[in-house]
Amino acid sequence: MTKRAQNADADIGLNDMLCFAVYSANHAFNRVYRPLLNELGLTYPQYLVMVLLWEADGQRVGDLGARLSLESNTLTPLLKRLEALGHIGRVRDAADERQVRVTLTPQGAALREKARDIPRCILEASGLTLDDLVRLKTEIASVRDALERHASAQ
Amino acid sequence: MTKRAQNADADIGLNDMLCFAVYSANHAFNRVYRPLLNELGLTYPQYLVMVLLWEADGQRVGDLGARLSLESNTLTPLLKRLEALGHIGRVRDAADERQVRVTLTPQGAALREKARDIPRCILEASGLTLDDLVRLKTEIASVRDALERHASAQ
DNA sequence: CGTAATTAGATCGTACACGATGAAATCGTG
DNA sequence: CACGATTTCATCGTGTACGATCTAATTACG
Repeated sequence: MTKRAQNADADIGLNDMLCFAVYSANHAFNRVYRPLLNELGLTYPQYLVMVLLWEADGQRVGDLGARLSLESNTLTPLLKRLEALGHIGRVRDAADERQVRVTLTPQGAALREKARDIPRCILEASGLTLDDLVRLKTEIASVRDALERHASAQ
Repeated sequence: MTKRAQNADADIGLNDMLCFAVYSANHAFNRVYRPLLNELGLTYPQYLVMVLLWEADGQRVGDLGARLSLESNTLTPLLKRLEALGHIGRVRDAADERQVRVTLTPQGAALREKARDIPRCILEASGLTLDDLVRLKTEIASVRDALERHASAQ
């Protein structure tokens, strides 16, 4: 508020912007996750894919993309890296050769145990109660859905 | 909750994660901003830098980085692109040659007019009232600050 | 004063993210 | 059955992010 004096008109500043709060919170989450995920040898987007596969194994590239709002241009290289690390396999579906099924290797399934206490670490780092975290998550997801509806309607 | 049945144990899924709500909301903001910023020929991070310079011209690279939580490895190439576009100038400070001052060109200052109604478009797309947006922004910024305190304390 | 430590940016390599495009498989309709 | 449209994934180019390292300028202190 000291610096805003230089700014004679009514435009909003960076700290007034919801998008910047989200952008910088996303960066902050990454910085908290990084040391935890380094233990597993995963990046944050790779971890999200593993979480999805731990939920349900054998999903198609497109299924993963639908959940993450990512397309094959991002997912294909990421999945190839997870495959090179030995965590997943990628096989074309015999019934429809266009589709690629992503499956956990035993190593990828086992990694879940090492990741088990990450959510607790994150909850602790956030300084929130579990109830507040759930409430905030729901609010943010609701705004995200509104933005996505607006974006797909042009 | 239908698919969770496949998942016999108590691990959390993607939709339970606050970090994913933030991650995907950030993507959704980008998708809403993209067509608006295409009109200006800016990317979203470039727009954030311009917002900072419209707040206060002549900041150092490090000042911008402190506000955005970015370092010179990210900012230097980004600023060079803004310079190539003719929106800013980058000059070494005569009093301390280590520092680089970033200043708006007349063209960069004028771009502010074309950006003026972006915040209103975003507010509309979010589906929130201004009061709810401010409240949510404050909550998210508070979590971000808690995460950053946790990250810098290792 | 002189040199070690610190600071500010820049550079490099790796990994997302995404628009645009390509290629192969499948589907739909005549 | 045939052929154009659609679906699915892959590829390419550009632009963030970020750890690690480098260089030059300044500061600190003996």
